[in-house]
Amino acid sequence: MTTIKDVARMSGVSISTVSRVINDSKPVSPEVRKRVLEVIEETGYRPNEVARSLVTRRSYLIGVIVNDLSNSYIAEMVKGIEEVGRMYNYDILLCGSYYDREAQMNHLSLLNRKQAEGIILIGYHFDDELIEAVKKNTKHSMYFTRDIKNDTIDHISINSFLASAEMTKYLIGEGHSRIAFLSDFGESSTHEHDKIKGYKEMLKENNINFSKVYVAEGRRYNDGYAMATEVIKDLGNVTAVFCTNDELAIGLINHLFDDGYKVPDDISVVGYGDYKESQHVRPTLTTISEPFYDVGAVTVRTLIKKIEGDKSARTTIELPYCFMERNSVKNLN
Amino acid sequence: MTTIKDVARMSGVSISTVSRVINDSKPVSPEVRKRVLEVIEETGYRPNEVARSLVTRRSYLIGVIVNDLSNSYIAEMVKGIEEVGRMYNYDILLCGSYYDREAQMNHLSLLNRKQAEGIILIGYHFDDELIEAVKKNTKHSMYFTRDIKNDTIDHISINSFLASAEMTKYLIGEGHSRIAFLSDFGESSTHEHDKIKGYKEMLKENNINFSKVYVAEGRRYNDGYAMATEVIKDLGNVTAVFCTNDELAIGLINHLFDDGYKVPDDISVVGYGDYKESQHVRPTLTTISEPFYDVGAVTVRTLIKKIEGDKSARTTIELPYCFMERNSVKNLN
DNA sequence: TTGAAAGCGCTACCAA
DNA sequence: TTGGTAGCGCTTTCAA
Repeated sequence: MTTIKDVARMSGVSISTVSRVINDSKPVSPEVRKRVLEVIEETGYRPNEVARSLVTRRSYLIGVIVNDLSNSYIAEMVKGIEEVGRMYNYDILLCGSYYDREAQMNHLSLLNRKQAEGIILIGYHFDDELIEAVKKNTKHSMYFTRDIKNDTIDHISINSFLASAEMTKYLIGEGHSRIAFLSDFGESSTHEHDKIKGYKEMLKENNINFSKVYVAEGRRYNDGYAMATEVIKDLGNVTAVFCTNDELAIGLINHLFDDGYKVPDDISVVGYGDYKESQHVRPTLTTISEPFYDVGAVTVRTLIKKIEGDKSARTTIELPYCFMERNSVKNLN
Repeated sequence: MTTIKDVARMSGVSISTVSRVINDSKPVSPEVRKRVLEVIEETGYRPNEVARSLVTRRSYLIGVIVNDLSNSYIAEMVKGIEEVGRMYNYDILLCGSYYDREAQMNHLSLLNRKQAEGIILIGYHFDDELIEAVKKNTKHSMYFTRDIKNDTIDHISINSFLASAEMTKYLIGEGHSRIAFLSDFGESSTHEHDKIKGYKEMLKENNINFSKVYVAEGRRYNDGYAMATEVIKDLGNVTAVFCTNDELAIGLINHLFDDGYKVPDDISVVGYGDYKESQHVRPTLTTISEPFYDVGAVTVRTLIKKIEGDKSARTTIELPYCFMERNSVKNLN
């Protein structure tokens, strides 16, 4: 590996001068600059960023701790983070923790030792202990979550209360008055709590007494599939099911289909999240789209502002959702 | 930030000794060790990995250059890379290049300057120029591709010729003799070429004269959806369509469904890739599963072996595929 | 405009 | 078992 020393020697100048031409930090005479540049070209010299980091105390490294990269919405966020981070010359060190607290702690420690300048946490829920550790060890951090019981850390989120209310309102507008909500784990998280609240309040606002919350075993396709047996029992009594996420909705629709029921003729189903699949199911799924790429982009942008000392950077941000009308709802009017 | 110097001063020993207890590199008397450890605990001292890297000349950094992180199979590979890499104490620096050659070159240069110890390229196709640059600038690299016209770089792949032949054989076994192949861009890539070859050779082997290759505009859902008009014209003449990827297959199936045709009753459809959606379509899609998590895991494992000087590490690896029989094929026997 | 030299935080060698 | 010290590759004063 060629070093700055080699370049200096070969071009007959001091390493200070070489440093100056590399960084354009101080005036260098044209002839000297030219000579140095030639040597750099010849040797293929590239400055060692590790050494540079050591002296400048800057790593341009942003750590991303993520629970599960195989969720497509998380991958989309990471994409936003990576792309925008790179625009500002920051690199992304990816850490997958798979819901393991110990792993999260290890990653945090590692990122600190690697001199990461900021940390982004992505996930529905992280442990308070972790959040405390992040606040304590890291200068700058951002947190994407739906479970905001902890307002002491800067975060970005989407207003799921409003989104849920809007979806419910749409269903009512289509003439539905017997609407059920299919939840993943009940009201165990703030996020889910907000959605159910949005659903119930909109019902109340429209003087609808009927409400019903199904609670599935989990949040995956299979859980939705399994819940269909419950839904089928209520057929006729319930005319629409609002699922807390698209995967659940697709599982439900498929089971309904497999048992010979038709969506939306026999029952309407809507989802939340606008997963890619939602356009591919039959019927296509009416849902709420959340701008995950943008969430990632805004998150990293904000973090970088903080890193670079912008005091005006907003620290809690709410991004808008988008209502996607497709074909899984029957108009009862 | 506490440094090794501070710890040394506060515990009344030399920095050499502190270094020894941190790294367990040389014997230290129990009392001294205890004292140092206490100071470390108190101060929350964490060794600066940047400084460490500079002197040890090791970064434990693996760069991953990936075209598009939003492909779920790529995300799955990255997951495998990350998880296994971490087991061996390596970190992953993620670089998304979105098919932009200049970006790829920049990433490569950056990774070199950051002293990355190895590089993994993931994508269907990378430019020869890039591959040359990787070989020239980087000590160790691995390349995941289907388009292996360049055998001079270590790579990992999956034998799509065999996979395609097996799928064709299965169709024949189910009594189909008028089987079409739905390709994405025709034989433009080695990968696609291999698949079509597998399809045709298996046909020939079974003395079937009929063969037909549809070429779609691209490889996405919409392209498959659009191709359905062609397929519908051939209904009756063609009894099964082998799609080069699941997304195409799902698009095709959906259009067929939208036009009132039934799969597999009116026509059988199979895919390739085992995308997550393939279990959610109706009918569920018979396809070929490729072990992307494993691909990532094996890739990074091999790279690390090379980094750590294991001469016996195999440099070109072929991973097995897996045939997934589901419900999109009608038995004609 | 240039060079010499200090020092970033650490490891590893040599002596004691 | 310990401490002193050179040096990793670079940036950045300070003087010239």
